[in-house]
Amino acid sequence: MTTQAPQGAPAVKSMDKIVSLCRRRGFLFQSSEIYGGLNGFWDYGPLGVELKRNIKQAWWHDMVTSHNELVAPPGAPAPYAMVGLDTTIIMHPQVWKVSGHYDLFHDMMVDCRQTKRRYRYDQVVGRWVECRGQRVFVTVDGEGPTVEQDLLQRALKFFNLRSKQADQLHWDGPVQPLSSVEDRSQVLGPDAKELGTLTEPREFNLMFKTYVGALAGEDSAAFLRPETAQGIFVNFKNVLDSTRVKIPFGIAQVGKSFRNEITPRYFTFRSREFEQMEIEFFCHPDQSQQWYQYWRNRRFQWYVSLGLASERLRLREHGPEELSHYSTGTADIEYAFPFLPPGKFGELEGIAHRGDFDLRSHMEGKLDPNTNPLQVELGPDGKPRWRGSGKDLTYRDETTGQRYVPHVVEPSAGADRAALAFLCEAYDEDQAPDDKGKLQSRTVMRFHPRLAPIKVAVFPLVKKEGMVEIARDIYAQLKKHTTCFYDEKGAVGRRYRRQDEAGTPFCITVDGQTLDDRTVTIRDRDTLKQYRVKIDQCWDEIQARLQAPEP
RNA sequence: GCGGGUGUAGCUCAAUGGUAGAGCGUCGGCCUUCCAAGCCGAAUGUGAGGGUUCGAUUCCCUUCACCCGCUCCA
Repeated sequence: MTTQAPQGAPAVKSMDKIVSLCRRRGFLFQSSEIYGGLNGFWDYGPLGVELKRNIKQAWWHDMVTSHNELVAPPGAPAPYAMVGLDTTIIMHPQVWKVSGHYDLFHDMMVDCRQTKRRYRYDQVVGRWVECRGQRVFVTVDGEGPTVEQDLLQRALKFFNLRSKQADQLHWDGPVQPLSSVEDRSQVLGPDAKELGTLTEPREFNLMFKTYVGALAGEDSAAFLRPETAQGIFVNFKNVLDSTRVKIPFGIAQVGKSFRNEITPRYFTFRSREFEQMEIEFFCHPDQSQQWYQYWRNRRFQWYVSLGLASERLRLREHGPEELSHYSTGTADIEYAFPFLPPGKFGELEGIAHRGDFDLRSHMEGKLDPNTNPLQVELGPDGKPRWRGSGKDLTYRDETTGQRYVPHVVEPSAGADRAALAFLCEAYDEDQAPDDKGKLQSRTVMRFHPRLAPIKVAVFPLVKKEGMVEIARDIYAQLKKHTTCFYDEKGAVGRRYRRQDEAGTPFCITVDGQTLDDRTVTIRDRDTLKQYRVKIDQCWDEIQARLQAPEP
């Protein structure tokens, strides 16, 4: 029988259909679904776990194990070494204080009941003012040179006065923080029109908190890591001392991270438990710019090489206003997920030039990112707000004798976001003929063969004449090499379609001719073409096709 | 966290204050020699909890989840 290549325009990607397929075929389920689910947590099903493992394995293989430190890869300024780590999810609480996550993820917030806006408690400042016998604490969000002017405008607006009537306002006391006010009922929120709309300050904790040891108390409080990177930084010296790696080199880690996101949304895109694939690349400050360029391009090409080659993928360089001043460059690799509005992209990976911020922070104490040059952030007592380890994390170049704090380039990828992007990219609907030759719509997951959860399926054409036995034997042989799937139930067309939805690139079918000449057919998921090969050679053939799929 | 919307079978969707149906899918059987064929049969249920009621999937409350918009987003 002859088959035709797929025809017709590419299907419009509908997130509903993708989500539905993910559930139907066992890629993704909601966590704890039988209890109603848990917001921001997702489980990978039998197909999903293979897909995600393949992504992580491809990343680890391409970045770490297959990397040859003797040769500079194309585009790299020099040869470099790569090693891996697997660090704990719970680390010393000081790690997060020094890294800045504790401050950043630990704010007290106040909400405005009227405007629904939220403010950082410590950033709202105000001043008492009296007018026509009413005493009000007017506030603005954020300090700055214009605070007094802003407060004046707010007060004029509230009392319905013109600028030239400003002398009717009687200011009482200096500008002071919101925390100095006990009675909230006389407070005018930064954007409110009425008094008393601000809530009491509430702790707003983006890190998951837990307790080490059986007794819970603030002394034993610890946090689930919000990123894997810090595990690498705190082991920088261990790696140097144990492996003989020389700068430039990278340390890679894959692992779970946790963030108590305010609004988990968009399927698995913003989850509270997620997996990262991170590299911290250490280099000489003078070369850091070149390495940043290298990793930007290298990481972008990685997604391209696995099938995200479409116009849905882009590399976006951050503008100056998005950069911390110590970073000389940050780029996001972004994908136009179908759940986003047209023209919007979602982040898959960020490649950040982080300078020496992280290593120095862990040496000296938390640095203040707003200082230039970077200085340790001081507390009220004039000592470091958060003390560093005090350990020497500098690097000594044996050939030049130079000692310096290495600079860091950080390609930080989300494994779950990559999985979601590959799922979205793979989803396609086309036309395939049914047994009467009439074109029927077909749903097919066009995964790159490296990522496909199942590489090959084996079918007897019918359950007759010994085809089952031969097919089962082929299946047993292939199982030793790769993930494969066996099916003998129902019409063969139905079995092909099932594999199309699983994204299986190849199906081997035992038919009548097999009995005569020991050949089988290999059916290609994307072209629907079939090739006849000897049973003995089918693994070689599959292997070759997995590595070099037809364009 | 706020506002709006939605929750019925694995999926897409019906129906009803009084025994919850269909198509597709799934499973079993028969038949089938290459792309979701046919025939026979089967399983699976109103997100969860509470209230009103003789009786609630339907009305009310709470809660959970999902979608949209704000807010947040290393």
